[in-house]
Amino acid sequence: MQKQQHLSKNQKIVLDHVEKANQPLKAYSILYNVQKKGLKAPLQVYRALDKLVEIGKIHKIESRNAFVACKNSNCVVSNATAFSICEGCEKVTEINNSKLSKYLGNFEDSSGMKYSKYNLEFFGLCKKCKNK
Amino acid sequence: MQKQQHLSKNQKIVLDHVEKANQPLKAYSILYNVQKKGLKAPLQVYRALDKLVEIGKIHKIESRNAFVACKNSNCVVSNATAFSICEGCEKVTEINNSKLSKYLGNFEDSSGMKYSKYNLEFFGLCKKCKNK
DNA sequence: TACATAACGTTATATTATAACAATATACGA
DNA sequence: TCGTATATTGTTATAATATAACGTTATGTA
Ligand SMILES: [Zn+2]
Ligand SMILES: [Zn+2]
Ligand SMILES: [Zn+2]
Ligand SMILES: [Zn+2]
Repeated sequence: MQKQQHLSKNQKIVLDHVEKANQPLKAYSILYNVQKKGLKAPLQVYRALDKLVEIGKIHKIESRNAFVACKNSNCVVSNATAFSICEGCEKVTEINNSKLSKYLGNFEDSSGMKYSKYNLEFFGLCKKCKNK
Repeated sequence: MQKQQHLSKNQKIVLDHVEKANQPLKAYSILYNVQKKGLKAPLQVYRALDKLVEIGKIHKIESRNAFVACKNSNCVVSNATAFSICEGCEKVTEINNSKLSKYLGNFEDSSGMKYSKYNLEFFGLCKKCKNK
């Protein structure tokens, strides 16, 4: 079987909601907000999220336990993610920088281990928060 | 007041245990193992971990919710961490690569945001696991 | 149709982390 | 050495995040 072409009902509902948010959402906040659409239990949300993360439509912000829709239309590389996180207002932006992804994609350390995936999270203060 | 010079009792107990482990430990596994030393509640462990992370003696592996002792004797840069994680055996190694840290430490993206901290996690298969 | 795989629904439970409050200990300048 | 601010401790309860286990239903493909 090929890689999945279309999303299931629950997957669509969750992706829709996360895409509209424009910011990372917590799993239980998603759950609360899609209950009117019929998803009643945490597992229904987590299963949809798992699949959406797997196919790269959604990324998990590990340091925040939160989920955000991929903004890189060309993000075939769901296995190579980088984010900028403001510690003031918690604004999160996906970084789309080809130099960075090339550098990290080719990175090898002394162990000789070749990596198939990475996740990078930068922290700081956004412009707005810096000027407070 | 200066940056703290010496650790408190609970902090020492937790750091000791984590340093002996040579691998990331979960908070509740730490708790279980230091109960004989008098730490009875999760908060006692979490508080010690918080402080140890803050001063760079311990790092948190975000994708695993686990804690590992810093191996870079010179890790003044607890705000600049990079790890290699084997998805087969879960072996985690702290990466100490000056080129990488220089590259990431100076990284700026289009937003003009200057970062004060980053965490990078690489995933793959270690030599052992690749040959299975 | 038949079979394999993916998705679903549901209940219960495991795991990770923090709130809130009161008491002690420690550092350090006056 | 006293006063005071800060850090640390102890404790109970609870919040937040995530998965196990089970049986059913839908979907793709030969
Ligand atoms: Zn993306
Ligand atoms: Zn901000
Ligand atoms: Zn370190
Ligand atoms: Zn391995």
